[in-house]
Amino acid sequence: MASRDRASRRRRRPIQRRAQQTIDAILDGAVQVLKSGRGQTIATGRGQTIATGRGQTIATGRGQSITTNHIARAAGVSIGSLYQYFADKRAIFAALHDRHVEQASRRIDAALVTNAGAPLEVVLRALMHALIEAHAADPELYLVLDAELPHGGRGGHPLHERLRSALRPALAAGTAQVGRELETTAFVVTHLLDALVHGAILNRPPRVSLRRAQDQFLQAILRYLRL
Amino acid sequence: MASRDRASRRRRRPIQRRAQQTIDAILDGAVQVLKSGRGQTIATGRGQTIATGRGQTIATGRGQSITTNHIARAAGVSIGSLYQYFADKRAIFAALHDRHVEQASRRIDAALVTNAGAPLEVVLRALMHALIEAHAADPELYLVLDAELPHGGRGGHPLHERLRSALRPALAAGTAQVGRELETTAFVVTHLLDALVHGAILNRPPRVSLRRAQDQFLQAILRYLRL
Amino acid sequence: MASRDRASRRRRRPIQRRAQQTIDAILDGAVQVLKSGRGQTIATGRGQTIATGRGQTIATGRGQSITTNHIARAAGVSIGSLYQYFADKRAIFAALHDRHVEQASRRIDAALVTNAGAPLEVVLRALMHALIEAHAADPELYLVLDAELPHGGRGGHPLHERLRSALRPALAAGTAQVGRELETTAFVVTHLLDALVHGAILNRPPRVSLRRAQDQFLQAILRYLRL
Amino acid sequence: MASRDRASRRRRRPIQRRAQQTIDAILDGAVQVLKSGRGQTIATGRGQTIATGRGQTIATGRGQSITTNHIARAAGVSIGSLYQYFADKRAIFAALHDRHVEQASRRIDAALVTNAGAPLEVVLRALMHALIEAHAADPELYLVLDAELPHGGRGGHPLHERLRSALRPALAAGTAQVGRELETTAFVVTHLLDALVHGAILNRPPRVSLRRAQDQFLQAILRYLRL
DNA sequence: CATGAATGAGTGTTCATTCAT
DNA sequence: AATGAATGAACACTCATTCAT
Repeated sequence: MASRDRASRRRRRPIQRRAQQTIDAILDGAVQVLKSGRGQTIATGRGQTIATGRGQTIATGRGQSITTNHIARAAGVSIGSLYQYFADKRAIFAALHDRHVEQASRRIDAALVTNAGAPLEVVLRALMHALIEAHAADPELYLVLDAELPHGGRGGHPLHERLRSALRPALAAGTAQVGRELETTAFVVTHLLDALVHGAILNRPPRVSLRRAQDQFLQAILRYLRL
Repeated sequence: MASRDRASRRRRRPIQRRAQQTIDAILDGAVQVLKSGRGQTIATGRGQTIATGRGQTIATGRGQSITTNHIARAAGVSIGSLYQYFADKRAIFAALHDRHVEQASRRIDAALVTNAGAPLEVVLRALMHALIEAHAADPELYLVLDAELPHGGRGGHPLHERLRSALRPALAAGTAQVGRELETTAFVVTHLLDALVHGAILNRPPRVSLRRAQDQFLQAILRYLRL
Repeated sequence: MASRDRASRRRRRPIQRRAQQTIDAILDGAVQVLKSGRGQTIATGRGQTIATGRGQTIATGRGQSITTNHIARAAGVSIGSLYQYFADKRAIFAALHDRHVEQASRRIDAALVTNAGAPLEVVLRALMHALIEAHAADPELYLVLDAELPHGGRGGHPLHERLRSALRPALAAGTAQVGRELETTAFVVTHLLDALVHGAILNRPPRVSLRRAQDQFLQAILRYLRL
Repeated sequence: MASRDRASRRRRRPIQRRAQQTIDAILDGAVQVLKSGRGQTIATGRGQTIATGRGQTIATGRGQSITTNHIARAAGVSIGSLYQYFADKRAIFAALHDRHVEQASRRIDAALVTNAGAPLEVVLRALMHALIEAHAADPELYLVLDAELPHGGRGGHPLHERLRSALRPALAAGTAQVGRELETTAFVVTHLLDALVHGAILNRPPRVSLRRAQDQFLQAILRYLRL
């Protein structure tokens, strides 16, 4: 599993139900803070409030800065407890990212299982839907998260890896491709799906409906595959 | 010009050649530091040292942290001079980003001019080439840069905007589309091109050659356009 | 002369008329800046603007911070020229203070000369008037200036010294006091006059007219002297 | 209470005895630093070192500069703890000033209570004594403090306000004045008392004893009031 | 003489992390 | 196990001052 090495960063394995609740609370708190204070990482280097020298604070961004203390407070947990479950700040975001990847993976799996044996077009439509559902809830969050955690090099983004292995058998069945050719096609389709997520969900211009964008990207994939 | 308002962030207008040299040195210094200290922004929040809370510091470090002082040092310029030309840290990255957008725009313009009147397929191939050339020099840098500067909302990424307006006339001529339909197509093709940049340049698996990836993405676009 | 040692701080003796003009311009510039940015010395330690990290600056106080560069600009002089005439920042304020003391001294002298031989009450009234005129032009400025330049210990504030020596002969003639007793009286009257300046000019409550305050302080002095 | 709104500047309310100890330590540290590093605020703007512009530093120094870090060190507290209790540098001095005003107010109150019903002369002598005691401990400190915190405008210095309201009933009883006349008298006497503090305590010439200065200022007030 | 770009030590403040309670 | 006060290295940014032009 992709998250195996991430999980080892947690200090204790969640044996107790209570512990898991605390962990979830912290992750949810992190989401809250992340959503309230975006895109300021470079701005001040460490948060985005500025003391005026007169006792007030000026918010430069749209919310509180992403500090471990803020996360703990948002989670309703003491900072000490936070560090009991996460080795450092990075581990929180890694866990958050893992959670997202796992959720998306579950949707992908479900789409594959439900449509086992169906024509490739149907499978692709289902995968597309799974991806959109996985990101629709909080599109910007995953963008921020991706920016924070660099998954450089080997295999790229974990979800891409997951998508490629989901596509391989479906494409093999639908296009009769094998080997390197199959690999290339899986790679291209994966990135076309990624373009969908970034394009249709995150940067869709106001004049284009989500439904239409979705249709167009599916068309692009199907035509690319000559289906 | 898109960068006009960015330029106003600079503190003094580069009247002298020397000043422009200093500015360039700072931007190059920023690139250096950016490349040597990636992806740790969230990690510790402020560089790569970890306070133990007891007075010692642990270096985690694969590189120097992205500090204005580090940038200045890398640029061979005093921190004071840096702030003479850039209002704050963010302005440096904004300028860097502008520089990239301008370079890419110039390549796009050149591609359009050179291939004015040519068939759509040729134009698209040229645009693709322009984009690849614009990013090939330092692919990761632009990824980091994009992560740092949030171009939320209106129009999205400046390069996307540039691409869309480059595509509109070419697509209109090649596909006889107009209005909303044309807009949608320009949007989709822009994101397919973006998928190319992210896919072919940044995340290409070792088994797929750049040339082949490029061909496949061009195929995807052409087939999407039914050419 | 009291200002002899201050003057030595200036780098060049104003031989030329032009030089004196520059010096005056700088001092006037300092007054401008001083008046536009009061009382923030402790606030931020060095000025009162705060960069927001977003390219703008927030003024925390009522104006620009008191920097040598701002003074030079306000004076219409280059920073280099400023340092040609003043050894350091402190020297500017010292000179400004001297200028004030000299102006006030001239008024005191004039009052004494004009009223030579007049009854003590008349002389006191004239001195009072001199002091008020000397401070009325820009009361707050002198307050700031006094706060900046510490005239600790020996003789206290130069103007107090000047007042005491102005008062000694007048009091000797009017009260027949001598020696230590005379000294004490001069000291007390000086401080009553000072109370006038601080009280009547700087902190006068809205319900008390300047004229009335002035009368009352004169009454206090006269009655103290049993006149 | 006058200090109520100041207190809100503190970041956390001192629930525990330990916290109050920390706060007191910081205030005492501030006093130490303030006393060791006087009158350089304008001098160099930020401490007592002088940059040569070529990388060396010249120590001018009679003491340490008034830095939050220096204050923390003098207090035996980490800089982080300092900022846990004070929102910013200014808040420290505001608290220090409040502490002084409160102490002086308590002495004034005590003097009034103890001498309730006593003749005006006695009350005035007691007030005078209270003021002297309040400032005698560390006269210069309060001078510096006043210079740092500008209490411009409305009501002027808090202690003056306190004195005026203490004087009003006493003067009303002793002089049968009312309304505007009473107000003026309270104002003048307040400033005569202030002259005492500045004159007798802070700038007393060596040839005049404190006792004698005190007597003289009391005489001045009594004679002004025709008592 | 004048200019103003360059310098860099120093400043206020933040925030990840620890550990005594 | 939970708490949260304490820690201090590090950061963005300022500004007095110099000196090459």
